[in-house]
Amino acid sequence: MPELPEVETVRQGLAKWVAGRRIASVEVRHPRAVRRHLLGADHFADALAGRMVVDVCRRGKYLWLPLDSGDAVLGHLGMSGQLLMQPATVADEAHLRVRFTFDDGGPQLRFVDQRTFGGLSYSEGGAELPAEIAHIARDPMDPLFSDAEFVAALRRKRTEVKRALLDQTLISGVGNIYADEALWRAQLHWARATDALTKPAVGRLLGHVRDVLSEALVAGGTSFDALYVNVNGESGYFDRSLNAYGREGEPCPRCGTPMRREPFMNRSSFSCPRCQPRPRRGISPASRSGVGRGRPGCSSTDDSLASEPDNRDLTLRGSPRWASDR
DNA sequence: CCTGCCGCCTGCGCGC
DNA sequence: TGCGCGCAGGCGGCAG
Repeated sequence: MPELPEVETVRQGLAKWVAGRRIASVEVRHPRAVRRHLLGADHFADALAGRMVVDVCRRGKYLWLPLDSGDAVLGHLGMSGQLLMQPATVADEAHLRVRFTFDDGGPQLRFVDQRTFGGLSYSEGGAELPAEIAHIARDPMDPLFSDAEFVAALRRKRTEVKRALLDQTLISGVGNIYADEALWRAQLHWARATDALTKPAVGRLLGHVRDVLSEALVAGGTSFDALYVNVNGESGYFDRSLNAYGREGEPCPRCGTPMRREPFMNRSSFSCPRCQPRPRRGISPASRSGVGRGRPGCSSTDDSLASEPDNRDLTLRGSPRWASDR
């Protein structure tokens, strides 16, 4: 399940391998992989042939490849998507969906996706920020992310706190795993009402979200200079550092109480019954407040994690804000 | 306008 | 041994 750390790891690896290369041809092996592209697979392939990839950018869990035409290839990994660099001599993967070849004859870019929840599309004029994802909020690592705005927006919501963390229009990049981890660190139950949380409590939660994401990013980045850019979230290096997710019945690392698993949105939420007590009251019924306005923005992460030829220790390069922030 | 639920997919592991 | 079923889950669409 690629969330921000996994997608960012892929972005860094990809940028190093495809930026500045010209696409020779694109082969769509499975139409569902480009279902978001309404003009069809043929148009998708034709529009990309001859274009040069300028960079690789990310917004939340979306990636896009700005092209020299001012357009972009927009992609989402879904749950099982991978973007792999492979020499042409390597046999096709079982779930290869789209293949990009380059005019330099170097490694191919392959979109591989078992469950096909992910996909690619062609975004006209989307080099700066594809219109399709303009509604996605910035992520908490983004220098332009506003803590105060997030705190206010979350507290305006009439919902459960975990739903808010997963709401990509409020804060992007957080999925089920890191939401549970941040809530565990903040000692908040997932069903806590957003409008009943104090500003300091939301601020602390945000700090934990940031910590968890940055720690996982460091762990996921350990091998990103390999040719094979693995994106399968399940095989991440951060697994052993999880305190809550997937640990039903195991002792809470903080107090030793067996962790519980509860149904949540047709999936699961993991928490500690003692550290994260269930809220007494649920979501307040009705009462309306002001509107929230999303505003447009530019590309989020093309600078702070610039990839360099040899950067195993990405934690220290360019001293990203979150490395020293707490 | 806002919230919450559904459906999309496929592989894996479990129970019978 | 084989089969069916539950589960994993991000996100767009839509109902209420």
